[in-house]
Amino acid sequence: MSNSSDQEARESLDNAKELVIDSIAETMDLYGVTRSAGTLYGTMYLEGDMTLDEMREKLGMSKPSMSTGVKKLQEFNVVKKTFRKGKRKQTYIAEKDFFQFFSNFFTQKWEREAKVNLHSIKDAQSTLTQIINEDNVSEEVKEDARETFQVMENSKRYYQWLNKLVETIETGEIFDLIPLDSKDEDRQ
Amino acid sequence: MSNSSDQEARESLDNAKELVIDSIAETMDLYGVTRSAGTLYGTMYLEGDMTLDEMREKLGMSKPSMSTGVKKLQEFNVVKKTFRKGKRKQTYIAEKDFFQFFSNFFTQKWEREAKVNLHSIKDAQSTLTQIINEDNVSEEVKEDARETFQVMENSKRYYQWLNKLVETIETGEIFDLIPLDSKDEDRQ
DNA sequence: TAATTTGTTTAAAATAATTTTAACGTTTCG
DNA sequence: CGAAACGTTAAAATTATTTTAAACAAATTA
Repeated sequence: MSNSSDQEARESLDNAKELVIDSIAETMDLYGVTRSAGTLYGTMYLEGDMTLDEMREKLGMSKPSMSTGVKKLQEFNVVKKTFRKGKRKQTYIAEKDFFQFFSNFFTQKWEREAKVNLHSIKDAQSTLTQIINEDNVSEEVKEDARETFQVMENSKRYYQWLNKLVETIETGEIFDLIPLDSKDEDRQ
Repeated sequence: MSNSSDQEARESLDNAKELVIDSIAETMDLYGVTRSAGTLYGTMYLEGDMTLDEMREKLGMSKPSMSTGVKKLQEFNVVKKTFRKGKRKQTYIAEKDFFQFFSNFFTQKWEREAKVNLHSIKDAQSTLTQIINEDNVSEEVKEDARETFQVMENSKRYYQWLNKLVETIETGEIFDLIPLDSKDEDRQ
């Protein structure tokens, strides 16, 4: 069956999908994911697993563009390669569980944040300690060094907490602490 | 006092600060904050409240650049205007509590994510329902509409949970659930 | 009130990023 | 094999963003 009313319905359906895809792209943009990568994810989310050529056709973009887009999404841990039996082409599948998306996406970034900053704090504090213990350094500079040391020292607590948050999410414990809703459903 | 050793010490001190400022900028970049805005925040974080001219001098950039940078950071709720008594110039102060930073920054984004997506889902589902109830629409299209409706319906739970998470953070309850102080969290 | 300072807006320039075309190396399959 | 298909890389082209200089408006002060 494929009359004019069916045609219209298909268009409406596509519009409905695009509405949500755009929203997903817009909100992913908030976290530094480019609009096109967000659109790509949204499309895969609603259309299921796709090949690069299917993406290209759907988004009207070049294949290398799809390739790099998919790669970026893989780096964020929200897209994976899959196999579609009988097909030669590689297919890619989007993480369809937003809780898993949240977990994969944010824990990766938070872990990196903690690691990078704790590392630089370590190095910086080492330098500051030297200054503080040095002779022939004005009290003014020493005081600045002491204050700076303390500010950095205080910030460590945050990064430690961040690591703890990450663990809570990775283990799924977060969903015990902040339940999904009345209907409990085991997650992860 | 200001001999050569003191000069060196000041340079070391600035280097130590810049090391951490760069890390802060790099990690803020993960969340879509531009490098220069991140550097600006990091500088204010370690140097205390500053005027636009002080920022300009410190970062070696133009004043309009500082103005827009500060404005962006204000939008993220991590910088505020302050007054420095006796001074005519406006000063700006960075949120120095990273927990508060985390709270201000992410809750704003998560709230927006939930709002924007729930809204588009509502509109999309309305369209999908029409298609499903329409006569003269092929079963194939209807089935797609039904499946899409269900995928969207399922995703609502996530956004509801996100709103719940936001509330837990805004009320500070999150720090009861995931306490700050725990011995060694040295994951690095 | 006139001159100065401050902060913002605007338009242009500079810079950065995304995207595409073209080319390359692999793999698949007849 | 050899041809075709696939995915990636490299470069060039295009777009978008960031930055600045210049102009402006508001506030201050002398």
